[in-house]
Amino acid sequence: MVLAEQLRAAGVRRGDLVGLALDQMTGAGVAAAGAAPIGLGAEVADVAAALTHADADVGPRWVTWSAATASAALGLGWEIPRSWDLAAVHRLLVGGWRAEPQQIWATAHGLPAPVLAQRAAPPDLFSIDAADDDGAGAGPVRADGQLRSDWPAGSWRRDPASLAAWAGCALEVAVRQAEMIEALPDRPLASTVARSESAAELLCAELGARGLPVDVPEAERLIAAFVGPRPRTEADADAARAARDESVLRHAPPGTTYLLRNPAHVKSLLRSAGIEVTDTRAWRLEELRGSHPLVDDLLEWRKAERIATTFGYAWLDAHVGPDGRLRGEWTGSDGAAGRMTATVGLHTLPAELRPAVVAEPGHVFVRADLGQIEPRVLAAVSGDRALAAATRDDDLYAPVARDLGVDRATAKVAVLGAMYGQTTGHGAQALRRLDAAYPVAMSYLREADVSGQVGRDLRTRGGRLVRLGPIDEAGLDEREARRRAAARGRYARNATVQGAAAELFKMWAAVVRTRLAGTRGEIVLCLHDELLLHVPSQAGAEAAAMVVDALGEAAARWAPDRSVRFVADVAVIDRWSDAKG
DNA sequence: TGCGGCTATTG
DNA sequence: CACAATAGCCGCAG
Repeated sequence: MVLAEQLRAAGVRRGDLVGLALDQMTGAGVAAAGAAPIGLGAEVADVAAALTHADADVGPRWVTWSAATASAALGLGWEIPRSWDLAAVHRLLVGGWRAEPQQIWATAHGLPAPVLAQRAAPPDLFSIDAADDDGAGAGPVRADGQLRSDWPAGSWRRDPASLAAWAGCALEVAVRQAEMIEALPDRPLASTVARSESAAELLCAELGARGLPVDVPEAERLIAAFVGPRPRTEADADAARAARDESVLRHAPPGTTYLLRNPAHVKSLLRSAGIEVTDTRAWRLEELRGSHPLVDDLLEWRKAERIATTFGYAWLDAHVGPDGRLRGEWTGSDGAAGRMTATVGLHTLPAELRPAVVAEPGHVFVRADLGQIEPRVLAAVSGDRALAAATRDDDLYAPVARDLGVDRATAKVAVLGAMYGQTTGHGAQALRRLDAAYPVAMSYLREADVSGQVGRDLRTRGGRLVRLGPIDEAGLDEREARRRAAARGRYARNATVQGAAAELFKMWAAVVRTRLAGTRGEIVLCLHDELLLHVPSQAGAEAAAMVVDALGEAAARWAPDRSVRFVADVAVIDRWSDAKG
């Protein structure tokens, strides 16, 4: 194959960075250091085959602009094995969420942040930024060194030569990013994290494409138990809704009208039954359960209404394909601490509906979740030897309870309270004992808290920038300014732990993903501290052992001093709900 | 039509 | 009801 030979001729070795730009319709562009950019178009009969072969033969680390490149590759029938994702690394370096090529380029080149046009639609020939029209030629880079704002979206620039130029830009940025990552003071893990964050982007593209297996008839049965059978007509749906409402409204005084979807009305309705509440949240009403049938019926109505509006038949129809796969969009790192997010309720599926997530015939799920990940991560990032010692126990809270001289439940609340920034209530007493038992961990959290309060940016252990400034408290009274400072403090305190946990989780997921490559097993869900794998039945036990081993590998990479132990619960199951939650 | 408030679900 | 997220409905401002 031509491409593989060209890469070899350019001296590309396994793991070297090679720029990649893809367009499903028109071809691909590839750029390697020391070689002229290579455009793969009409002359290459099968672009996917050429890339697949080049990958197997040479095995570079493909530089992608974003997860969209991975999606395009999947569209061509090729799963990128490893990448350097410019958007993911950019987010690591400078925090936040937006990572357009123009911003990525400017950051990597030390240029001022470009003013990004707010575009509702992709650019066309008539919406070119005036600054782009500078006579610097047709390439991607403007005379002022910035990237042109209309690259590469315009369809007139998806020819192989333009894609090759685009791949060349990607390679150049990746080299600069790698230097910046390497130069981060006191963050030796950042290069490793950059690669696992890149892998997470690949995984996001794959999760979006493959979806989560759902037993649709079972899902319909579960939904029906809450809101009745699938309505056949609009009138049917209205009648079912009215019937649901009536189950609550029958408790209202005759001649009154209350709208159940308006909290103020619900409060009035409760008052009409002699019940005074400051708000109508379920946890508050739960305390009043049994005191009046209205409360019980209202709580049941809320549950059904939630299913009807968010996880009902419309949801099923919109997001579950004819192949029984539930598909949403995945993001590799959110704006705050860098956790993965997913749309269409993949992360908030109510426990009652989880029995509908069923492995396909001949397959099983391997469900694995990290145990007590946040306190273990706190022990690692802070370097607290006493807390690290507690991680040797399968149940970290047992030794912590002994260290604090309290019961397990109190110990757990205290530790979580410290990580979330709770300063009042039941945990306050135990918090003082935490200070005495784990001074290093507690001062780590306190320092993060102070950073948040004064608006000083932080980096997680893996190097992700958590942006905390600038603070705008114009027009705030002192009370409100203090309240916001405290909120920033709690946010910062938590971000250092949650963000580090997200890094470890993604590293684990990346190792698992690599080990599954070439097998018929696949990751189908990531849920902050939990992985769900879908594998052929006969491979279940092997995959279960593999995820445990993969955790060992990820932990050794992320926390190389080995002082902290990480544990995972693993089960081979047919339904997501089969394992304990 | 966009946005903040309220509510629900999850880790 | 601490920390984070997505998502839906309501009322209100523009």
